[in-house]
This record gives sequence, structure tokens and C-alpha cells, in this order.
Amino acid sequence: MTPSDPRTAATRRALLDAATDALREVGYAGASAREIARRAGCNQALVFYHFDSVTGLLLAALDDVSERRLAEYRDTLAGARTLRELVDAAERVLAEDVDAGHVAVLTELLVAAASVPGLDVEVEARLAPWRALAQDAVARAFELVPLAGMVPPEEAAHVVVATLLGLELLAGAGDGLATTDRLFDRARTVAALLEPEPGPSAGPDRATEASRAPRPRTARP
Amino acid sequence: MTPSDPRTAATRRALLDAATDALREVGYAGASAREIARRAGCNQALVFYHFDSVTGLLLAALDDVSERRLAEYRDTLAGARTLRELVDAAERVLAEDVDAGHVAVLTELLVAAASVPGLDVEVEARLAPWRALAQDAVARAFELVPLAGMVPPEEAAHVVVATLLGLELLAGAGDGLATTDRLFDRARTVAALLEPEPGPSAGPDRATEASRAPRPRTARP
DNA sequence: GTCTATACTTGGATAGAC
DNA sequence: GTCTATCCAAGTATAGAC
Repeated sequence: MTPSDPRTAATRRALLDAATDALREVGYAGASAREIARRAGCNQALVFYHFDSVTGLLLAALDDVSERRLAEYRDTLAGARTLRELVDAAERVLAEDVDAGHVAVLTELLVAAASVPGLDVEVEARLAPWRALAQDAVARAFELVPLAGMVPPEEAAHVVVATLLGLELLAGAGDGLATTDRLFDRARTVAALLEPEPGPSAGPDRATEASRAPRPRTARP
Repeated sequence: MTPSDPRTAATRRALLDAATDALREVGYAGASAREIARRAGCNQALVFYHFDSVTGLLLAALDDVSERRLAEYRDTLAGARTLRELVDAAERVLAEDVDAGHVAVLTELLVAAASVPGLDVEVEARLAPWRALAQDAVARAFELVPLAGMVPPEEAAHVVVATLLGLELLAGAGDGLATTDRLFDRARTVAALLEPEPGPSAGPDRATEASRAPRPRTARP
């Protein structure tokens, strides 16, 4: 479906990346064809040639980011065996996304979906795999805590997704991001309380050393 | 500060209400001076005469909504004595806000704050009282549950605010609102588990009858 | 495939009549 | 205080040259 001409692919790639950056830095309202093309270093008309419309490009950018990030999430979460490891994995991969602005792409389009006529179904469809992933993670966590079964995984997953998006939202204005770090520390504390002993066979704190290394933090422009 | 001329007040009132409606229905991107004036039934130039700029009007609308809703929240939460009552109160007042679109005003401006240059400090300032309110409610709840003190109220409040905003965000696209109802049912279930006996003196289920009455639901346009 | 040029639309903002 | 008229900037989208 994608043409094999290398120049075409390069332009499309540049536009997709530029669209992501634009959504992160100037939001949906500021992500115009001209603004994106300027960032991509190409002409404004190419947006319409390759993606029909600005909205088409933005949705394609969301597809692009989702595909790559979902793979990363699935791999990382698959390796987690304890509640602690689950929290650590979530922190690692989520922090990466927040820093790179991948979450912002989703939130911006989600907000726009509430107003722009046909956009809601498109965004909802692209949100579905994330719901499924969250539900999977929640189901896994529920196997590990005594309270499991009190809350259906779909609803818990819905709240999890909502919370992550809300945190990203608050990070946009004000001090939000600073607290997100400490947040995961708290989550670990709570996890330690909820989690039953994983058995005395393994070392006492295997997951700790690897995951507690200070993560490099990229500043927002 | 507000002039006493009734006609002036009426126009300002109409513009504020129209701005709220516009933010809810067409989002920040669609809330132009012309669009708002059309809804208010007056001329586009009056936006600039009374509020200097479109952004000025939108922030004034946020002030207006916040002031009224904060009073309502404080009253409702003040009356809650048990965890169950706290959850019930939160559901009642929050559902009202979601239906009327008051939360949307905040989310829209919050998202815009991430992109529009000077907007972040303005919105952050107006978010502060809500943070404080959430912190108060959380602190109250923590007095009632055994796990209290594990998590500092500021961080918990931050998460609470984020979750509510996230739920509103998801409600915009897709089936979000439907699950919000069931969500509070789950919260009640969890609350019942966490809450120690309130003492055998009071009747067994005083709060139940009053707050479980089916709430009238207004549909989104 | 990519660019320039352009038609058309919408929005922010101001001047001046009433 | 409110309206009409208007200027100007920015955006979507298309036609046609290269």
C-alpha cells in the first residue's frame, strides 16, 4: 500500500514526525498544514497530496505512534511477574511516552474528537487497543492482589486509562510532571503492602536495582 | 467593579453563558468570538469591548463556573460524614457538572494551556482551589480508612483531579459516560470494604435512601 | 512528487456611526 | 453600549508549472 519510492517514504515519514511534534508543542488548534510542513521542511501542499487533509495526517500520526508504542508496551508488560515489576515497567515505558510527547498526540486528538464532527469514531477506534492493553495489565495485577474480583477489569482499565490521560493533561499546565515521579514511588509503596510474599526462593530485591536507576529526563521546550 | 447598568450585566451574562456552551459543544478551537456572540445573540465586537480578547472571555467564563460550582461542592462535601456519604456526594455533584459541561470548560482550557503561550499560568491559578478542595476531601476520606497516612494528601488529590479530568476526556469520545455510573457503584463497593463500622448508634443505612434515587440524566447534544 | 500561486474562508481586532 | 464596516492574518484546499 505504501509506495516503494524512497523519496515518497521519506516525505511521509517527515510529515508524520512533524505532525507528532506539532501536536505536542502547539496542540490541535495550532497543528495546521503550514505549521506541520514547516517542521517537516517541505511544502504545505504535500500534506493534502499524501494524506488528503490535515485531519487525515493527524490520524495517520496517531496510528504510527500507537503501532510502535503498543509493541513496546506489550513486550515490557509481558516480562513483569510481580506487582512491583508491573509498576516499574509501567513507570519506565510511560515516562518515555510522556517525555517524547506520544501521550499528547492521543490527548489532543481525544479533546478535538469531542468537538470535530466525524473525528470521535476514528479516535475511539484507535483507542481500543490501548483499552485492551490496560485491561490485560489490570487483569494481571488482580491475580496478584487479595482484593481481586471486586472490580471488573474493563472498568478498572477504563479508570487506569483515564488517570494516565488526566495526568498528562495536568502535566501540560503547571507542575504536574514533577509529581508523576513521586507518584510511582507511592504506587510502589502501596504495591508492597498489597502484594503477598512471592516466595522465598528468589533474591530479596531483584527488580529494584535495575529499575531504580535515575532515568534521564528530557525537558519540555 | 462590575457596572450597575442592567443592560451591561445582561450582555456580560449572556456572553459568559455562551462561552461555556461553546467550549462544551465546539471546543476551544471552535470557540471563536463570532461563534460565542452568535450564541449570545449579540454582536461579535462586544466580546472585545467587555473582555478585551476571546481568551479573556474564556477565562472569565471559567472563573464564573468555578465560583458557582466550588460553593456547591464545599456545601455537599461538608455534610458527608462516612466514606459512603463521601462517594455519594461526589457522584451527585460531579454528575451534575459533567452533564452541564462545567468540567469540559476546565479540560478545554487545560488542553489549550499546553499550547497557547501565556495561558498556562492563568489556568493553573484557577485550578488551585479545585486542588485544595480535592485535597480536603481526600484528607477526610483518609481519616476513615485504615491505610491512611501511606500516601500524602497532595499527591492523592492530584491523582483524583487527574482521574476526574481523564474520565471527562474519555466521555467526549465513545462510551465513557455510560461507565462512569457503574464506576461509582464500584466505588461504593470498595468503600464498604474499607470503611470500619461507623458505630451502632445511628440507623443502619441512613444515607442510602436519599442518595440512591435515580438521577435524571440529560443527554449530550 | 514537489513546488508556486492562488481562490476562498474564517477569525481576531479596531474605527467610527448611532 | 451596541452595531456596522473593515483591515489583516492565517488557514484549507486546489490548479498547474516543473
